[in-house]
Amino acid sequence: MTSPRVRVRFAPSPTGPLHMGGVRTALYNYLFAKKHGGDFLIRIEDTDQTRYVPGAEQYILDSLKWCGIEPTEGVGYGGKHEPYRQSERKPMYKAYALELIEKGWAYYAFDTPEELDNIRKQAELAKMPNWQYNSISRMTMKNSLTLPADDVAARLEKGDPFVVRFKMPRNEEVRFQDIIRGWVVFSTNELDDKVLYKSDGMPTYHLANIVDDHTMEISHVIRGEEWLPSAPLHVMMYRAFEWEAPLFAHLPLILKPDGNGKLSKRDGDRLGFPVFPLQWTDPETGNISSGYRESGYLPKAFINMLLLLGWAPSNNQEIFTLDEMVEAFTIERVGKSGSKFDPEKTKWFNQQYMRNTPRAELADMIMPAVIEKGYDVDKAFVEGVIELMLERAIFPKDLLDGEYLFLDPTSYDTDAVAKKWKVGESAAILQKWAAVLETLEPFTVETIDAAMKQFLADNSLGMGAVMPLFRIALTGVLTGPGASHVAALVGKEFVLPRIQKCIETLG
RNA sequence: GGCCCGUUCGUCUAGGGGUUAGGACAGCAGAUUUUCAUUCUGUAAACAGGGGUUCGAUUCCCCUACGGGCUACCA
Repeated sequence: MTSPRVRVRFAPSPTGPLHMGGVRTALYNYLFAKKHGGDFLIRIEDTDQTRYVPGAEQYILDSLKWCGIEPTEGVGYGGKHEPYRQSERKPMYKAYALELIEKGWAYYAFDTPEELDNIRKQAELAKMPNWQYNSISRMTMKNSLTLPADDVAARLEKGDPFVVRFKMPRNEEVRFQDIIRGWVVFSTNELDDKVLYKSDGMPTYHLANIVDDHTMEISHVIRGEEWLPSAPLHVMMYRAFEWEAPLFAHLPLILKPDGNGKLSKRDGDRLGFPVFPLQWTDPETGNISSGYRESGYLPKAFINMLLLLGWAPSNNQEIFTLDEMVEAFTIERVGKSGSKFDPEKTKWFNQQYMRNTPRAELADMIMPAVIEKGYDVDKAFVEGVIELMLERAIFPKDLLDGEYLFLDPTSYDTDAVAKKWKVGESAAILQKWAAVLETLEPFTVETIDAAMKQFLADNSLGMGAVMPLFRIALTGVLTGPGASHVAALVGKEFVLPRIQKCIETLG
């Protein structure tokens, strides 16, 4: 038996922005496809017209692009199975629903949503909280199994609304081997007669999904754990169609950092971190949800963090290039239990990637902000700023924290002054130090440090007696990069005036 | 409620019938540093509980507890 070409798909619903759990699912699919030299397709499952959200599809495509995990086929990419949007595939599904009816695996049902609602409510009152349209109850409902054939024909002829339901057999065991979980077993008696084809002429997820996966030659279905309960239905449907089923892998969920439950849109705003890759503006309410991109996360850091949320290599490697991910990834090593998301570790990843990003690239990232702030500097200078600020930056914006690298300080931190500045005495020391700097050539970190050393020796002073003063004069604060580094970057022509101004101001 | 899935440091996890149960983030403590940050070193921290199987179980089996998912003409 030859193994078929690996073809996997990411099949989101355009009901809103894609959240990070979805991105992880896409990532795992992508890695699996790449690893096996296969195809990674994107299919849009927009069969529920009532939940359609404008812009969501584009958002999903943009997100994958930003993350660098682009499909090779599908919506926006084309391919031999076009169209890849289920709403555009609408005409083809009915025939499949009918095929199942002919084969005795499905039937027409004429019960209205209101009737079903009523039955469920009554069942609840009768302390049967879980009424199902199933192999037993279907015999008391209005469908082609209970109604006379001519009645059914008449209803169809008249154009009465109907749905097609799967005829789940009784007393059978459905089992399938999940790549992550091993054998999973269900009894068909627990399964209900799911609607496959809706009265609006659209298939439900279940029908469209199976038909599309089959016709698109999908070899592996890698999806979230929330689909595990419907997997047996899908397995039964493949059996009904007499199609070979793909292999399944159900991924564990991403859980909220605090408490329990799966990570939801609300958690982000509540806990102060993004749950979406890109910022999203709700077209209905205008509400804005923050995105990793806008928050200053690098896509590679984001992806790397996601990779390790539910998967781990056998060694202790944590930082992966995309190629390394492809090389190392195996579905078998995906964990079985849900993972709580840790925003702190995500920051750590970002910090690591910031440091590994070329200075010039970082400069390009922050240049717009530099210009916006009105700093009159060139890119070489900005790279110098980055050199000094990188080790204390988690996000690109942190690189611009030291305003004193661009502008003369306009005030002096009162705590710093109170602690280090002695009126009269300090000014005298600084004045002498300024005189040394004035003749210093060249004006570099090395020469400044050497001059400082000499200055301290000549005047029998300790480092702590001069450096803090120099720092206050240069920056106005006591924190930040080394004073000599700041001085060398800013340049002598600005350093000297800063010292004079400080002396005048503080006395 | 029913069905299904799960359970190793606070968190992400490695491991696997006999280990000092390893790493990372976060924490704490030191060292280096003019400061902040970095870096380095050290430290604390886990096999949910109970039964089996076994010479031996954290690892295999069962039960319980706990957590999660699903339970729509939504995906």
